[in-house]
Amino acid sequence: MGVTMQDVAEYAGVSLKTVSNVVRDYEHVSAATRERVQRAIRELGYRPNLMGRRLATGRTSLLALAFSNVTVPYFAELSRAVSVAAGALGYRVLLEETDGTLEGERAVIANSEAGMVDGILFQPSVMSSVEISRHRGDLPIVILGEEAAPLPVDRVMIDNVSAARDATEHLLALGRTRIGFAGHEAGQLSATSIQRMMGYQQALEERGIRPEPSLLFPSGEISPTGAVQGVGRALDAGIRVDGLVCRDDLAAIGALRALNERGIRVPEDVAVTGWDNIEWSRVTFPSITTIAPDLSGLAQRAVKMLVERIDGFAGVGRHEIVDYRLLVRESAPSALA
Amino acid sequence: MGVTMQDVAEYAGVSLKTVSNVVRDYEHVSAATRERVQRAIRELGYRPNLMGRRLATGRTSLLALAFSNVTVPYFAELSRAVSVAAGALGYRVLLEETDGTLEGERAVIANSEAGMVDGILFQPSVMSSVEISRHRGDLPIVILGEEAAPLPVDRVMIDNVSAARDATEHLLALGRTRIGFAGHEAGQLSATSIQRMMGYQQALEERGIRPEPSLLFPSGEISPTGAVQGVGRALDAGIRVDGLVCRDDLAAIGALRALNERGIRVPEDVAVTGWDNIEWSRVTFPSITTIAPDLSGLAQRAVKMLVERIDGFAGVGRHEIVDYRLLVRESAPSALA
DNA sequence: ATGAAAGCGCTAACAC
DNA sequence: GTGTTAGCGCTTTCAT
Repeated sequence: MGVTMQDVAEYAGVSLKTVSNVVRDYEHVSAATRERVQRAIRELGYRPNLMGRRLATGRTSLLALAFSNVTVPYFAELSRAVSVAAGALGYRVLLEETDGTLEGERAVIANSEAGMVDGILFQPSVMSSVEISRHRGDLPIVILGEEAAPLPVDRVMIDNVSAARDATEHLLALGRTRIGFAGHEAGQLSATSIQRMMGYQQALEERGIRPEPSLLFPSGEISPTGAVQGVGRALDAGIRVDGLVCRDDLAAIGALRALNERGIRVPEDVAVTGWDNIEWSRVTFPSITTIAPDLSGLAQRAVKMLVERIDGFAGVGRHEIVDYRLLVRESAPSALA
Repeated sequence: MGVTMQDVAEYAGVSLKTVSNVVRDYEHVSAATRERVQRAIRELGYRPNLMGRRLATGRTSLLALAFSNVTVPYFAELSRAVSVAAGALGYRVLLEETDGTLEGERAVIANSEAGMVDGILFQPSVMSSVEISRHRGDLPIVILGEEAAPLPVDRVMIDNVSAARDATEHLLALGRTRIGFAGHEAGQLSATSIQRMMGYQQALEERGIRPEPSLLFPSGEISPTGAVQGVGRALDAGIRVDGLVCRDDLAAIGALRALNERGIRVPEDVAVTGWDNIEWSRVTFPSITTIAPDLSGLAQRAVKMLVERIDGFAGVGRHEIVDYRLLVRESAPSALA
């Protein structure tokens, strides 16, 4: 089929090994030989065959990035950040969608066929730490986010409690006192929701405000639509707030719609904060004040740790915290116009 | 390192070939042997090594899907549809982002390393048909979308002219007469923009309305923000419309914001249509009336054609058209409330 | 139905 | 600095 390294070697009148050396940029090759080989490569249109190399080295230069679903804007943006970070270290990224189901996550972790990727960046949704920590030991793994946190495994996240406190304090500083929390799961809470809710609660209590359970507006489904309904239902029941901390930007967008539908003004009547700083949060009307995690920092740390594992590092699990900022926009400005 | 097929063979007391037969579900294996081999596989924890198989077969079971950027919602949704369609045929999908640049697209087409993927689904942004048709003949390719259309290459798209006409006619049926077009490129128009604009123009002319160039609102950049500015500028210049056909949902979202900012009501004052039916278009306020391409149909056809090429089909380029629907929502309802 | 042997295209000791 | 020689783990004729 294609031109092989052997063909190039014969054409250039050198050995296989020399061609291999040239292709892999090995330094100890005389300039003349290198030039000759390169001409042969050009003239024959030779392209190295990935599979041969991979079989020989046992490396694929591929990293898996596993999360529920690329159509979730945060994950799409994460995926870009990771691709860039991985590219800088010579790796490419293979997306694995789990659909947020246990089976999906198990399939990813089980990794039934060996050698597809060199390692995996995994943002779990439902799988327990215990189960994750029992994954096949031969596949290096780094956990993204705050869900399951097996101690022996590397992990990168932002400080969710602290960020939620910042968002809540921002609303308090605006003079809001009846502040709700929206967008968490109606049933079993995710670790993400729990931590953000804890930060929300802490900020309120520090100001002497007792958090009211009636101001928690869960979403039937974690999506903008879920929040439209969750927040809408509460509003229709006559519950009133003057501030709303949303679990994520998608929930904030849903909340915005629910409020708009009922003629409630944002931020005048209700100030709203989101979380993730997805592109979309900049273009809503009003634009959304949000927690902006340092995505590229997160991606870089995660990829770096994973590559270290791939390269043989076998130390104890490292848990890294990356930065975030509160991005003040129209839905909860610094001071009301 | 890992357990090899040879290990399984020895453990089960059969030959390598027999194990291979069992692993690949070859039919002519006695039930007893098969059972024995499967037990060996289970007890040894054997997992087939992809690389060995790939080197031997020359197949990777990987398809590349190339487009500008996953954070564009349409592409994220396309990517899901393609993953599903490919999975049904035993393939996995590797995303290739081109950033919408010529270099990015060239890198994808050049495919400098052989054997990474078996074929490629490519949605070009800037590359010309001529250049695409000169791509390496040994990599099967299917083009997505309406940009470049080299005759010898398979392609799947929707009928953009007809869909744009439908959207425009919908606004006309609402009694709108000063209908603008928004969100196309300020400089060089993409084929996408051209076709959609042609459909818009045709619909107007069929109703005896002469399209006015002043009602074309280009975006500096193809993004919601670009449309916020493009539409905003026109409105500030005093230009008024009662309907707006947007090149895509992102532009419609930007237009919505530009109109909202100026207190112009949608749909009462201006009815708006989008394009793509991205998830987001359902949750804006008002939600967006949009052209909904049959994404899964598109993905299925595209993957099917690509796999046929991979399996050796060498006929002339096939150009397939898939369905779309006009989804009527709040931004341009059927009849005004 | 099963086994033996020859590669697939490349890398990596180890010589020279 | 360059060549020789083994594999990497699997599939695939071809025998049996």
